[in-house]
Amino acid sequence: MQYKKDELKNTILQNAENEFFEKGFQNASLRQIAKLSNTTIGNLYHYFESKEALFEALVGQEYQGFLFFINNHGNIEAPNQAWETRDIGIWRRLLREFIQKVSPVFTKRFYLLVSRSQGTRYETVRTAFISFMEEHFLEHLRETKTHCAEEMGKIISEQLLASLLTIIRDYSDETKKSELIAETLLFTLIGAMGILED
Amino acid sequence: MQYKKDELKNTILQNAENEFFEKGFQNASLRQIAKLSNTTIGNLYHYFESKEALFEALVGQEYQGFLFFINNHGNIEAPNQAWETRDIGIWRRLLREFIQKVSPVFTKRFYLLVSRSQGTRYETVRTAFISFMEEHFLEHLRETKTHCAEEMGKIISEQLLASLLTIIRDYSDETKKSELIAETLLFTLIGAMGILED
Amino acid sequence: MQYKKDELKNTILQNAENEFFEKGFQNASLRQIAKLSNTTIGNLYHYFESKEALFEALVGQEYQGFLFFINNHGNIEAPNQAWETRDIGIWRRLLREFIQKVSPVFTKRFYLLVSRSQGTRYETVRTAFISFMEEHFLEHLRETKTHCAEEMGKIISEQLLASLLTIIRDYSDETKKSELIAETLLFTLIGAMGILED
Amino acid sequence: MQYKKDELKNTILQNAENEFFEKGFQNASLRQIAKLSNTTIGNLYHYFESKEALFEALVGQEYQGFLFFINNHGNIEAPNQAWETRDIGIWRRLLREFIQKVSPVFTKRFYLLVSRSQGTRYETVRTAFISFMEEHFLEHLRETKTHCAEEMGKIISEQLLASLLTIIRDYSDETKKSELIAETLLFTLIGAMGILED
DNA sequence: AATGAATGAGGGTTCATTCAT
DNA sequence: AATGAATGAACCCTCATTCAT
Repeated sequence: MQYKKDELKNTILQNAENEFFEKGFQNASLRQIAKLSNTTIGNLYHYFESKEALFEALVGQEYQGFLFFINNHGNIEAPNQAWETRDIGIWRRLLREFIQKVSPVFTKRFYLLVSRSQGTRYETVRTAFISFMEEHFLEHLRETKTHCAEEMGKIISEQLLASLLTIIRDYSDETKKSELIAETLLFTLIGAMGILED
Repeated sequence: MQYKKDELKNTILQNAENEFFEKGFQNASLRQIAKLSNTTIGNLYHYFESKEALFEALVGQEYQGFLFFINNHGNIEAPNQAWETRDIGIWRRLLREFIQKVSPVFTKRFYLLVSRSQGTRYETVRTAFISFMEEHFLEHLRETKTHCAEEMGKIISEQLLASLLTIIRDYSDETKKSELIAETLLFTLIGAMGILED
Repeated sequence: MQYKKDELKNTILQNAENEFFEKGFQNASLRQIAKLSNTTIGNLYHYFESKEALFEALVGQEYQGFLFFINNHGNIEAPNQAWETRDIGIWRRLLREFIQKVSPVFTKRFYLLVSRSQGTRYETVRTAFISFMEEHFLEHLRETKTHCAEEMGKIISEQLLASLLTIIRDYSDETKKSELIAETLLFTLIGAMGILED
Repeated sequence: MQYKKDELKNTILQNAENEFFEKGFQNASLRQIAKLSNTTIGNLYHYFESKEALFEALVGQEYQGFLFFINNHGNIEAPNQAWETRDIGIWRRLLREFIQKVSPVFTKRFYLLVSRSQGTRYETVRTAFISFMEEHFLEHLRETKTHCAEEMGKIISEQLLASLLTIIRDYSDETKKSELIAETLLFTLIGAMGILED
């Protein structure tokens, strides 16, 4: 019985993932999720106590991962050493190594957490993530006296997040995903260095 | 009465703009818009014949501008000549000139048109805009044998759009807006050139 | 000014006639009538104090005619003499003469009065008309010992009314209309005589 | 719970039948149906997914019967042989036998299907039924050179339909219903034969 | 005579959630 | 563990009618 129960629970989670992915939290329909899962709405409430709880079941772990990432990025951020060189080949290699470590964070459910959570208690995650990136970029941008550094920090962050979400959305192959994320980061770093004031 | 009418109409439009901006077309509530405008929902229908018509009143002109931009970009796209130089200063100047011409298109309502129009007849605009940019980038990216050119075209487009929307959202000063858009474009061009395969 | 006023009033009446004819009283829309009449709904209320008053303006006279017809049918009902003969040619001639006298009653507005008045104070007219006819038929049917005389009286009345309304609806030419009404009456009389018990 | 469910479902259907009967599809109010059924409108939607679906639940079977009748009338139409005789007694007997076969089609819900379905996908049934009858009458009417045969075909059809609907509306006893339908048909046939040109 | 802004009630419909079974 | 009946609030929208101008 336990087996069957878990099976249905996973089915519900899977269908919920798709529904939230397509319509966002607020526009997703529990009825639709129940129907796709071949169960009733009443029974769905037996597994998850509310719409938000269902969403939470999907992204809770991702949220913990996100928090960990935010709080411990110092430990994983290796490639700073590359900052010295101007050889793109080296950068690319270093970035790939780095990304392969953090890439597992960037799942479809992470996408939900950041991008489809309006109406839930996670709706601030997106802003938090942007702020986090902004801070990091600002250090470098200010250092290098970038044009409009203050403003560009936020913009570049939004930009990077958009890329990240696009990649997550469109590519499920882990290797490809990592490659593209690395490439995008590289792209951003080059851009960021390029707009230095001479 | 004419005076008062216009006043309320504008109030409605303003509140609708905010409501659509915050919740998107589908989740926006006419009741809420009416309440904020200190009128009844029945009266709101006196001014706009449907929810979509209200949205259209906000973004219709922007849509025309968008179409014009898509169809006539050939005539305005001057800075291609700059492609030869590597002097960032020159690029920046050329880009700013170019952006100042197209910048009026990028209003807050343009933001609604592209980003909050799901459920309306404009919901394809975003994709169209992305495709438009993608095509343009692909030419250059393929030429320069960029790593993962095909995929990066789409990603860079999404990224650029995200920047654009962020800038529109956060800055209402026309000069600042133009400056930042130009800077972002510059950023993107440098990035695009920089990730060449050696 | 008086001239213009009457002109618009007639336009409204005409459009109302069409609207009531197509949709019936309850489903007719004053907005639609106003729009078709190239005026505003406020102005429409200047001419007619309510939806029902507008309907009344259309069928009031017809209603008076109907009442007169009901109360004075003794004076006009000539062709009873024909009841003696079995020569259809004679009947047809007599019926046509008779119908030509009463035919002007059966206008399009009479159709509205009988058939599109649900929701107004005239909604009983239809039943009254049926009862009126029923009484008349019953006399003859009982006399001639028709099968199920009691029940057939009502049924034949409904039937005759249906024919009448169909003819009014489909034929605007006065001569044709009279001809068909006469033919239908003839048809009914023959039927009524034919189903005698042997 | 199954028992109670069916009970309410039937209550709803019954109240809906009355409401549709009185006001027609478009003017019927789901709120009213819900109130009469001592439930909420939300719960009504638990049983029927839309207003039209509720109507369909009432008349769907009747519609199938109607289609069958239209398509298979050739097989059941026995009494053509009687066309030779002028003995009304024989006709009456043959007609009753015929009607008893088709009479189950003519239920109260058939009345809804034909007469109260404007606004649903069944709104063409009435016209189809009229056309069907018209074709049948026209054959005979033309043959016998009836006065105004073309026009009378339609009129007689409308007339017959009116009778039919009246009988359905007023009589629920199956035997009485059959008897009256047969009598009406007889009435019509005699009328049709009687108005021959000499 | 004419305008059209405003109201309030009602239309069909969808929803997350609760709860007795 | 599972059902599905029931609720109540909200959704967009239409309407006849009133009234200040």
